[in-house]
Amino acid sequence: MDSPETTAKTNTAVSSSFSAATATTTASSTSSPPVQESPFSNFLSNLSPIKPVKGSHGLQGLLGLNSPPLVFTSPHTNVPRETGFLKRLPCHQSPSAEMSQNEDGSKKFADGPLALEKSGSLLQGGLVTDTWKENDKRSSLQVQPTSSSACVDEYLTDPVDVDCASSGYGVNTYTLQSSVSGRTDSQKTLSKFDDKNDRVSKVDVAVDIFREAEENIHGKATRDIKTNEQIESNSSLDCASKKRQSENSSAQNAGSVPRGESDCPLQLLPEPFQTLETYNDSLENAGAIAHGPDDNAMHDPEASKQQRGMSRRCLQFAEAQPKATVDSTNPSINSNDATSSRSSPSLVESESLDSSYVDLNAASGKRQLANFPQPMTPMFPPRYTGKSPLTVSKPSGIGLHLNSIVNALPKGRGVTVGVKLASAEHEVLENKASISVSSLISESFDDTVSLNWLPRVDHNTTPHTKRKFNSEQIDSFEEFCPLSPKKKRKKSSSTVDGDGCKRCNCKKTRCLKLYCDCFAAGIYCAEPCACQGCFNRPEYEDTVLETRQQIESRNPLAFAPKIVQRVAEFADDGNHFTPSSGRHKRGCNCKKSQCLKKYCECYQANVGCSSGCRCEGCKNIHGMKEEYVGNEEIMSNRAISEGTSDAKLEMVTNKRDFLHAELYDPRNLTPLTPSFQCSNHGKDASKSRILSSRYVPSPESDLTILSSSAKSPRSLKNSEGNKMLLEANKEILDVESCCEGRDYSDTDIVDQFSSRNSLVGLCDFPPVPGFPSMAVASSGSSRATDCTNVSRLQLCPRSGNLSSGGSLRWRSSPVTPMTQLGGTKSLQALDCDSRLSGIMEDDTPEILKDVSTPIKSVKVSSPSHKRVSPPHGHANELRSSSSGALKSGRKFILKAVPSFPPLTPCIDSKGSTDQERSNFQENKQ
DNA sequence: GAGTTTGAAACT
DNA sequence: CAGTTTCAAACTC
Repeated sequence: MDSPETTAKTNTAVSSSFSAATATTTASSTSSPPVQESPFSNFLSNLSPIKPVKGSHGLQGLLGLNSPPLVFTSPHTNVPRETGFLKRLPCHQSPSAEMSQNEDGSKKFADGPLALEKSGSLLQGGLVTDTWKENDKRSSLQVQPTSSSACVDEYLTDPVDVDCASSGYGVNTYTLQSSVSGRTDSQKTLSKFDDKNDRVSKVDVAVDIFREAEENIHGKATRDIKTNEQIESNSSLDCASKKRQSENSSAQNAGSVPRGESDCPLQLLPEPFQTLETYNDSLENAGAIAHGPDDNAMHDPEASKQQRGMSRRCLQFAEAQPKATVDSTNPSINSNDATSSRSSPSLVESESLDSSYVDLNAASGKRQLANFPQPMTPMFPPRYTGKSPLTVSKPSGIGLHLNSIVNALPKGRGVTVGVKLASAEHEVLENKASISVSSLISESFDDTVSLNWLPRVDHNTTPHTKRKFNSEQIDSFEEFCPLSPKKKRKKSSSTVDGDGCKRCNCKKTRCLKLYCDCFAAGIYCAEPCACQGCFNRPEYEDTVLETRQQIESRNPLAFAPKIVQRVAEFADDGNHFTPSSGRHKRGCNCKKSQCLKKYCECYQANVGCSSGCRCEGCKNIHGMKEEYVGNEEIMSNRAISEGTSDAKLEMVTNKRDFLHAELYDPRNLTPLTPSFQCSNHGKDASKSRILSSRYVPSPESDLTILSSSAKSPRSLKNSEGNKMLLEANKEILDVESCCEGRDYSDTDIVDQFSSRNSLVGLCDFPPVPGFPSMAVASSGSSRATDCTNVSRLQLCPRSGNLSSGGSLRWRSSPVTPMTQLGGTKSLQALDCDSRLSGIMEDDTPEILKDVSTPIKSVKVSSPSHKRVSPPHGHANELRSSSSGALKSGRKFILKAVPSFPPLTPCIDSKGSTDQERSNFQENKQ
């Protein structure tokens, strides 16, 4: 559609502007523009997420970063893919902003609007939405300044009313509508909240907004150059701008920027950049806040603390973004660290709203930044650069690597946690949160990676560190590595730190294998880690990237989220089968634990076992394999009986779910938003490739990246879930009807996103994850209660909170579309279709675009069946499919997509020395 | 905190 | 692809 073109333009413009901005802000390398392209292309070509994007990454990273910020809002991941993501980035930002808002609503709002504006231009509604949400939040905040969460809830609720469950996800829930409305006018957004019913009108508004945004963006690109100065002015504008924003997305962007001075560059940058900026801003925002006008009030110590909690991943994200924005930033950023632009005042920042970002910054700054000049940068592979917009969402984290999840899990941490249902539920929530976080993280990583992962160190590190290193070397490493001292395994190594960051306890793998949760999640090890001889640090980016590449070469999906969310299917008759919303991509292989312990990845992720599991004696409380199988069979039967071509195909063949098919998980009731499908690399990727328009029959393909979804739904089930689900269902139904009427079926949107995501994922774009994750998060968690909790959680200090919150936000932002789609009407509202579709198309890598391409077969499901939906009509297909999908299909969402190693540098000083590296490399060799 | 168990990851 | 080994988390005491 238009978006594509616009996006492309914006990208270029952004890149240029961005570079200019970066240059202005910091002397940082100018690479950004070039970087974008090359990285992106490279990324596409290479798929390997890890690959160093460097220059381009910067751009992508920026995008990604942007998204990451969003992520922060939710955590990692995701996201961001190139232009598309860039556009989205704003959204992410917004999410982050939201996060911050939670902490400090006022401040965040500022960001949000800006982001919205930016995002609005290109990016997709998703991001935009987020940003808008922020704006909305402001309004909400205005209404209820005290509780940011409340605001969030409102958003969440608005879109879906229900979705919030995921709370964190709620962010995701931001529906385009909201976002759009937000943009157009905060008032509108408010009205949205007020009148959920008015979605249609909202949608229209949203559409208009998007258009405006696009226009603005274009205009902005030219304008952006002025950035810094403008930014400041913009910042002032932001507050006022909300209304203006719609008019001048650029201006708005600037506004967002203002908060974070860093934004300035963003302003310069086209939307994509903006989004990136937003993240950066978030980080910067703290600083910006300091600088910044609105946010000043924000600094709440608590918030800052909370932010810190988010830190690791958040930081990473933040870092990533900043870098991205800054771009070449690394240098500048490094020198300046977070603030390359303004963020500098990390501390303050953290305190401030955007605490999430801030926290990240601050935290990162404290943790990572302090240690690392660039600590901020997450590890994003160049890939992301390409399509950060979508991918933006964070890297992977997207997915749920269990690791990421685990990380996120830090129980409680998850902001979401708040929800607390039963303990089990609680866990689930946590998981969700974690997932969301992870997703966010992944997104952020993606972004960050692209940005950060510039090969600072030229370490030779052979990518392969083969398994066996000389013990001696290792020892040396350990010695070198401060970490080595190790904190002993903190119980659950994975357990999140107080911050919520998960920490690993690797002793022999140098944190360069998937054994390492941090590495697997695409984040750098941080202080809390008790690892020895850790190479998973920013200092060793090269090594990390290489290693990642190697691993990915072996298994493209190695860093893809492990958990995919399955959307429940709604039969026309209204029956819901969904067993569990989420499924483990590979499935577990438990023999003794009966899938009742965390040894089981499915259980750990709070998802039920599926046909893909080879577990024995499965008793997974989240869903036993047998049940799942039975359900699928039933579903397939139904589909057949129903005769819907789509349903039949899908059901029959693999029982695969079309993305659209289900928004909700019947079981959970949780409205599973049709998350974007994320294709995972490699195997999964193939499946995932389904892309937006298509749905891959294969279960895996179905995976949408739902960060939180899986768990949340279930959790919801238990207590509030039912009610929520019911409501959600109703809403969904309504939505569907609405969508149908409009053409914007949720599914369509979803598909689009999914396509992007999938593409991203396929491509290994870190960004991809972001999408999914976001979407998922929003959708899954949609429950209001959760949302509230989440919001609060987000507020909570510490990575955990941040992550969760961030993740949620991220999810929401990225996911937004998803959630909206799934749960909320907002999705419907998204007119975006055209735009989104256009954007999607544009943004989405060719692969993604190849909707028709069946993508990869999923393990479980027969790969063969892919729905051959007409390539284009994604929207149409989606719609149709969506309707159909709703009926029959199941969808899986990749919760976390960390496909990329978003490595967020955990900034612990731990780094191993160069010698260690060399040793390590040697060992590998 | 040490030791055991578990299952994923890595390797053959 | 299957089998084995390695690894780190999860768990138990």
